Amino acid sequence: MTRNVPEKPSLDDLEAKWDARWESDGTFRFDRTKTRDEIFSIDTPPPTVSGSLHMGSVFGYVQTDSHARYRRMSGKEVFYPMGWDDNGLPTERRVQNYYGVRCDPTLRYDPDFIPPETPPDPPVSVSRRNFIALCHGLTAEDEVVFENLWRTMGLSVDWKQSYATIDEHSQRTSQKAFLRNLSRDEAYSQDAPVLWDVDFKTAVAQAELEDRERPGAYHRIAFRGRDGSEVLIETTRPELVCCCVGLVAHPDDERYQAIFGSTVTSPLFEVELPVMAHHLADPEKGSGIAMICTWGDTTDVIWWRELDLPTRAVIQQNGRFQTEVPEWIVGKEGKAAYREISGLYPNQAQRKMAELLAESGDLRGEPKPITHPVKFYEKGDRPLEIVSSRQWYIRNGGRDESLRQTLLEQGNHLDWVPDFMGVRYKHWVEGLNGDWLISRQRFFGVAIPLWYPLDAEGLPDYSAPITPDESELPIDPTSATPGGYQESQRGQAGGFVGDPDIMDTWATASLTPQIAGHWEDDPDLFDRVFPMDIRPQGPEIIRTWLFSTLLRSYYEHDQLPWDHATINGWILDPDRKKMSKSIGNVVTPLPLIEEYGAEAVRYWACNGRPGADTAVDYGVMKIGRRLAVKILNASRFALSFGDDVAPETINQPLDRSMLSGLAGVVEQATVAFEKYDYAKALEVAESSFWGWTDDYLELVKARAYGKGPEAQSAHASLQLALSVYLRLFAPILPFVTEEVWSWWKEGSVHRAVWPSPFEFEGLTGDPNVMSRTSEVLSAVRRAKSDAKTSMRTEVASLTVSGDSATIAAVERARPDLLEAARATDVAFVEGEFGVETILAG
RNA sequence: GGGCGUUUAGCUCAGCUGGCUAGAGCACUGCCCUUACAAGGCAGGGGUCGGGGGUUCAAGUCCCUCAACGCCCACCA
Repeated sequence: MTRNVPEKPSLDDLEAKWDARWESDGTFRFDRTKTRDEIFSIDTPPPTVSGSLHMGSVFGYVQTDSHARYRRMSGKEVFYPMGWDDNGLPTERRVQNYYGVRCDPTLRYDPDFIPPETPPDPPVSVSRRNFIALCHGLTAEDEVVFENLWRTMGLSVDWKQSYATIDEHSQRTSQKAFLRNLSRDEAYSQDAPVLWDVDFKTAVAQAELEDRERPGAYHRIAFRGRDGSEVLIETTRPELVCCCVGLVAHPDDERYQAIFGSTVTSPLFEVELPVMAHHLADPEKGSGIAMICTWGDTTDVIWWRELDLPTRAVIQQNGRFQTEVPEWIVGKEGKAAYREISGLYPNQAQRKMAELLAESGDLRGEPKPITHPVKFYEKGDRPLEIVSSRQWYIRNGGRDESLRQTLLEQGNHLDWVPDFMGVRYKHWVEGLNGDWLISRQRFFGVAIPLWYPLDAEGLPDYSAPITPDESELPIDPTSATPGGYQESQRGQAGGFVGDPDIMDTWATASLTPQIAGHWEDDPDLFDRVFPMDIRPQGPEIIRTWLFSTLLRSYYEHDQLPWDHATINGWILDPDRKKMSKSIGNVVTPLPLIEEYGAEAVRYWACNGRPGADTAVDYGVMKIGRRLAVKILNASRFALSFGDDVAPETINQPLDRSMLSGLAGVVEQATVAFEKYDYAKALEVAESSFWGWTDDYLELVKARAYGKGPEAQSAHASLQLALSVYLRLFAPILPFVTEEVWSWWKEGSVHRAVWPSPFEFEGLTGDPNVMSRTSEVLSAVRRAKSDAKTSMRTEVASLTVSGDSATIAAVERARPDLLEAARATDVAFVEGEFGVETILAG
């Protein structure tokens, strides 16, 4: 092939050039004729497209791409799809803010609806169908932005394999898997207290909770015993006195032995309440005796359940206290007190109750301010309330010890990279305290594919849901009619009703291997890619995505969905602080790509050790850019000596010595990549490469410019080494290596074979020749540097001391050394290693 | 309260199964326009390896303990 080496090589615009070429050449197209053992499949994390782009998005994906590129070069056919997680609340929220709309399911579809130019305040209410249409439209735009970013970053994804968690295929897969869970009794519905976000008006799952420290205050409140004695409790939620169902203290607590089994009455409301014992009551907290309300926190739920207490729920799904006075409050004053708080939000009700209790004398002393952790939905802004509602669950071991053990074992069989990440999984599974709540009272998501028959009174029978046939999926039960019914029977007594809820986004995302692999839609493909080789992902979603995927795979296939889980580290801002929108320290990738180039950003991402928290570091990006420039320049030099020369001509000791070292580097880089350690692979290649340019290129330069067999040996060595270095760097720096490769090779470097020590067979020699000669050259440079003179200064006398092996090694590179050092001769002396340089002039 | 991770030069980090005077890059200093590269190259200064204790011929590397930081989890009255 004719050489096409540019005079002034540059990194500019390589991203766009090669992205377009790879696309048109189908370089990363998956060849599905390969068999499972020839395939390396990746369960790519589908990014949440409604989120903004930030460096965390880039970091893990680039690391994964390095694995994909390495495996492809080492002979595997790589199944590397890309998904978009567009389903769910983040998208709804983004659409609400972007267009200034709210979904009101009671409204009718307006086919002519056009969203306002600028988001109005207050927002416009739109029908469910209009709202969903807006969600689809905006996510489609967001997906284009993401795809462009990934292409610029050089992800070697097969873009023909993309999916979105809201697309029809994903919906079908998700509904099918759910129906299978239902048929095997792995899913069930239940009317029970759930953690509830009052703004989003939906239930949320344990995995989506987070604690936030909030100010509160202990209110000391008096309950009265039958004999007129007082029982003082302390609570941070005095507004819940009205829904108190009992008091509880520890069974061993001396102070309360006398009143266990008796009753007290609540202040203001005058409700008679039992005093009970339970081991979860902590004698150290407050007065040691607590009021149980339905429901103030999750402990209340446990007490309520285990002590078999009545349900007196007052907080509604809209977050407000119910307006009518509850029937358990019978006294006139009690009713009057309740009317003071009816319809209020808890924080308002709390202030009111504190006033009322103070007036009545039942609040003792001033409330004591404290800071305490409060449960929030991770995407929510107000504390969660606990309300009773019917929800769907998938059994996850949270209430079944043997299933929990099985899932823990599954986790043990997974290869975690790095391995300490497995501990996080273990802790999560061990800490599960309930099944996985998958239903959400939202709109943009995969529908729960069920209807319920209505009895003669028009009440749904939840115990006998009507299921669709799998061939009908996906369905929307709020518009589709179940078999055996007429649409006119919807909502009528003796008819049916569709489940209005959707599934949590994780209920679909937990099926990414099945979605990407086209489980059952294309069983031939699925068998070729499943179980997948790796699941790359962030540490924060081990409890959600990783766990739920493992669970669904266990249920559906009775095996792990992947062999390895590669967990990337956390991304920190340049000051090593966690990046978050609220702090305003989010670093976005586009300006950095603009300034340093995608390759430099990739270099940064692959510099972080697997699993290590990594700060955005512009210095590292600069180094990456410099490395890429160096590759261009060194390549230009190495390829500036005429045609390709066969490796058999390599006969010079220095050349063979250099290749020995390189063979070792190849070995190390390969081992590192096999262990998913892209950072180590990069490091060994990089340090070797700088040595190659600094020393080998300098030593060989004069000879290479000459003629004859010695020159030929140099040319062949330069070419072979360059070819190896380009391939070693290709997984990390795909653009610059491809660019150089294109100057003198056919095809893509990314489809070239990964270098192996085998390539150096018969071409290696004593590694000391290179290393020792480099040391001598270094010493000569030092002498010139100390003398503050140019490196071109002639050396009048050069004496190398060393043991016989060292002398022999340097001797063998004598002509190259003399040229590089600008010396006319070198003398050797047996003894301690040392170099004496006397400069001319 | 429990767990995991981190703590090595001013900064960002390597240092694998313990072994010669602890490494890299950035920053800093000096020199050099040498025909691959001056948005470069060459060379140099700089560290009691978080504190304390222990094992060992030998510890940044193993054990114990303490501390700081980060993250995860926990029933938060």
